[in-house]
Amino acid sequence: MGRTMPDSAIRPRKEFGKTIAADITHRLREEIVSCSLPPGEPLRFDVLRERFGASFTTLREALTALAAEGLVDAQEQRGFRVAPVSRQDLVEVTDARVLIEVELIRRAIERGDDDWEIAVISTLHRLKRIEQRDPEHPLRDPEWKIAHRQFHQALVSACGSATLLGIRAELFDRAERYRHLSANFRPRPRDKAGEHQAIMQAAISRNADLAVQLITTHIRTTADNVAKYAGHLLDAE
Amino acid sequence: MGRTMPDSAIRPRKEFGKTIAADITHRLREEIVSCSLPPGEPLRFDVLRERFGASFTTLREALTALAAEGLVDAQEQRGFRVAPVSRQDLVEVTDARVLIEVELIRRAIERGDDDWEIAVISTLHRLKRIEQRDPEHPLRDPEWKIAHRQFHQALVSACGSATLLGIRAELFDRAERYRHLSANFRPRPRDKAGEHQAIMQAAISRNADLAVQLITTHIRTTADNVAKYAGHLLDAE
DNA sequence: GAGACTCGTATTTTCGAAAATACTATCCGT
DNA sequence: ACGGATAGTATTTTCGAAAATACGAGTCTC
Repeated sequence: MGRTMPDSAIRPRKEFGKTIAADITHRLREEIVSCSLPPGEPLRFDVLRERFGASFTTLREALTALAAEGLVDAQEQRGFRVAPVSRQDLVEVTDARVLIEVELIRRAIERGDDDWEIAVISTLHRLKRIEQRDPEHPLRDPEWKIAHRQFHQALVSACGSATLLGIRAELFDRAERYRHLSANFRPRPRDKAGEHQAIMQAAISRNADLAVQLITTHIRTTADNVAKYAGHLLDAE
Repeated sequence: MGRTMPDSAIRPRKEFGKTIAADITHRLREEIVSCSLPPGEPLRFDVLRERFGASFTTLREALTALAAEGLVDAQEQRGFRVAPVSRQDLVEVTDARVLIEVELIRRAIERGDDDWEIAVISTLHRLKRIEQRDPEHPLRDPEWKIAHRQFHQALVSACGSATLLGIRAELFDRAERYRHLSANFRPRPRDKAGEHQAIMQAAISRNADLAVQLITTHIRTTADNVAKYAGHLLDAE
């Protein structure tokens, strides 16, 4: 059931949040992060209105929220557009991520309890399961994306700072957008499964220095690959 | 002139931004940071509508932006309120600030050029001038607030990362709100002038380790004083 | 009397029309 | 032909009414 719904009448308008604005924010974020709405794309209200079925002001609220997250660029009196990409921005996001993530993994390793260990292990397990299904193009699989995000989220979730977790989440989204940007041009994914496994083991065995080193390499290598395979998209403008 | 304007007709509606929404965002931010709107205060649209002279949707846009900055708490379907304060939040903001600010001061010292040095020296100079006027209650003087903000901004401005500067700015606002919270209960200000002077000298002489240590102490001491003198306001809820 | 329900009120949330602003093509003078 | 003003169009921004939702007082049942 649910498969044959007449939709427009029954299908709930709000899937991800209680308010339509929150829902639109969520859906827009996904489309921007996945580059379904490409960087620099103008976000005209007529078009959005049709695509998302919401009114001017509701869309405006969603765009304002995403502008604060750095995914949308608000040009006063001249509308919104998807935040452009650049080498400089990629470097900034990468550096900031390393700074924050290193701090968080240290704290999580220091403070994590049994539940944390279980979350790390189980999210990694699910990630590996999904990877076995389609080892070639993990980024195209929405389930892999979610599982990947949840594994990294679980790793740092025990850090004890909602503030830093919020900052981390924003940077993660911005970085994921760059990964999607280069996904189509990358010849074959490297051995991410092995890297994740190693990070998990370092974390669970409370080897903070090793975990920090692995995470740093993980982030920087990914960014290097983006620069390598999507470089032509970063200089465009 | 400007003193005798009939205002409602001539006075520009948009002071700080080109759009009314951006203007309201700015004004609301100031009122929240200065605790003119106290922590936890419900933000009802009727009241805001009267106070700021804007419509529902414009206010909503401003509140959404401030929610993303952590100054406003959005409770879906139940409106907005000024973000509450707590010991936990104070600790989180302080720790995050130290982490970011330390990184930025290192980078700025490494990369800062002549213009940077001039900006640091001149913003400190102005700050000291203003302090001489009213050495007792600097936080009550809006000009001191601005000058203080600009000095700290100048210190890190040469870091080279707009992303990290944006994060820093948000944390600075959240910290400043706590300072205002305790300002009324603090017996007398400590020797901030001397601290700022020392930080400036360490920065200009490119002594990164010393600057980092001074900044860290500066931030943590301030936070400790907030906890000491406004503690009764942090446990309330 | 305590808990659950209903209805009326207060408040938030959403909408599309109307105003304000930016963009584009055309016209005019040099 | 070229630069600059101008009118017309496209787009964003703002508004207040209308719909949706939450809150609270009073009522009913057990």
